[in-house]
Amino acid sequence: MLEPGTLTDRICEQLKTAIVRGELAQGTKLNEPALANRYGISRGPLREALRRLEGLGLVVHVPHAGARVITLSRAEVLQIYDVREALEGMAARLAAVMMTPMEVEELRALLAQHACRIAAEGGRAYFQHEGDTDFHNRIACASRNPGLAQMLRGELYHRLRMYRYQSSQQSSRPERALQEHEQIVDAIAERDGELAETLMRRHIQRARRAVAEQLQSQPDQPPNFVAEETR
Amino acid sequence: MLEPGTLTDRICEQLKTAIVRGELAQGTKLNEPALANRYGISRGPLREALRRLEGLGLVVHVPHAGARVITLSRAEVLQIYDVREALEGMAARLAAVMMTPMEVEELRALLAQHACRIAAEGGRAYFQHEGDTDFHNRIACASRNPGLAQMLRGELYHRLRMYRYQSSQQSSRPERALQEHEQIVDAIAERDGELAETLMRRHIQRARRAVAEQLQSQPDQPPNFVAEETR
DNA sequence: AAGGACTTGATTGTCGACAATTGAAGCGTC
DNA sequence: GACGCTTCAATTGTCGACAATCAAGTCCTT
Repeated sequence: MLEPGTLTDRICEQLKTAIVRGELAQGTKLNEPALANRYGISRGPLREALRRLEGLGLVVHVPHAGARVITLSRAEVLQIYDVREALEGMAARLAAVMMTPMEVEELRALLAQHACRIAAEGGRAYFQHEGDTDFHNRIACASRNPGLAQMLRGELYHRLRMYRYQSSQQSSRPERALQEHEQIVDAIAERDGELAETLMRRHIQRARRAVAEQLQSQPDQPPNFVAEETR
Repeated sequence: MLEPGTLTDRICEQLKTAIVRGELAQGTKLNEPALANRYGISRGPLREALRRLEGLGLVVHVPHAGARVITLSRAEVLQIYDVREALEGMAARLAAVMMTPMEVEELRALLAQHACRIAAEGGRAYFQHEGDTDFHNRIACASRNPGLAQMLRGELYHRLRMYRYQSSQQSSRPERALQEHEQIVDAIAERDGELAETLMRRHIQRARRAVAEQLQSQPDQPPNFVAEETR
């Protein structure tokens, strides 16, 4: 395994995927010597990686008590959607003004690709989610607001991905979502920022509602549940 | 100087205020040995503090090249307002639903206090800014969405404070702002989330416009200007 | 036997030194 | 005189060890 970049970067990435995938379960105490040993590095880079993950909101850190993987309660998952609604709505509005014609075309091509996949394989969850994040990511970038894009791709994205992965939430309604995506692109193509924002917000509101319904039927861990065990 | 908390915390705080105040000018290269020496600590805690500041968006870090204080271009300052508009609008909408009657009363009391100060001293910039952030902060907390509140109080707040401090931007229009604040509280008191969001967004749009006008008349540093010197 | 203070173990926080990479100064060559 | 290469200093990245803090278990006291 060759090393691209510094140790802190690699460990951060590995821990990130481990947390998202649930290999490091929610609430897990992150023991520094144990983790450093496990990944074959020293505690220095590990601590810096943990600090970075703390900034991403994937880990909480209490002085003299160590770091723990966050625990996403039902309420917190829904709260993420509220923030997304606000930020992605604004992103769509800005994108309607800033996006180049070529980017609009590329976005249309992307959606056409999604349509093929959905038709072919009935919208398998994996492709659907990847495609969905791809779509939203492009709009975030097209807003030409790096801070906004970074918030969506950083804090929000990883936490949401963590929930999706672990609840194996399959995006019901892929056709519906695709249709909403197309409407959003249409609004952007017509440079109607107001409409693009409205459509995007409704799009995320519907997704939030779908998640809320699924959460309704699932048991929830206690509000501030903390798990033990490191490996 | 007794120590509340860990070294990393203290250094992080000191660096934060130094950056906001411009004592560490924008684009300054942050030399680790020099800084550690200056604050009388080792490089370990310093590096962790830098990583935390990186998460707050006050510092950029390039591998093998060190960390630098960010440089806020005009465009970036305005972009912060766009993000604020989206997030604080959502915060106001949520606050309208979640805020307790007592909190509404406290908010009203706060605004009454502001009114007195403005009448008495003509709205001195310092008090005005402190009061303004206090108002917005309370609404962020009242949204009962910790992630949302943290974004506003973290990344956005510090960067904006940095600009305000260094441009010695005096909030023109304190009376107008106060009036807008009162309208927002009224909407919240009537539990009209829709209206509260609209008013908050307009409020921030106006602030953004005022900043844009002031920026128009000021010279701007080159887009990716980088300054040397550490102390 | 129950409660509390003490001790002990483990974990985090901090430090100084070594290794690796970068950027620039100095030299030689064309 | 200008360009490219080599060498060197400085800075960042990494490591292992020591000190401080916290939590749990034990022992003593009442």
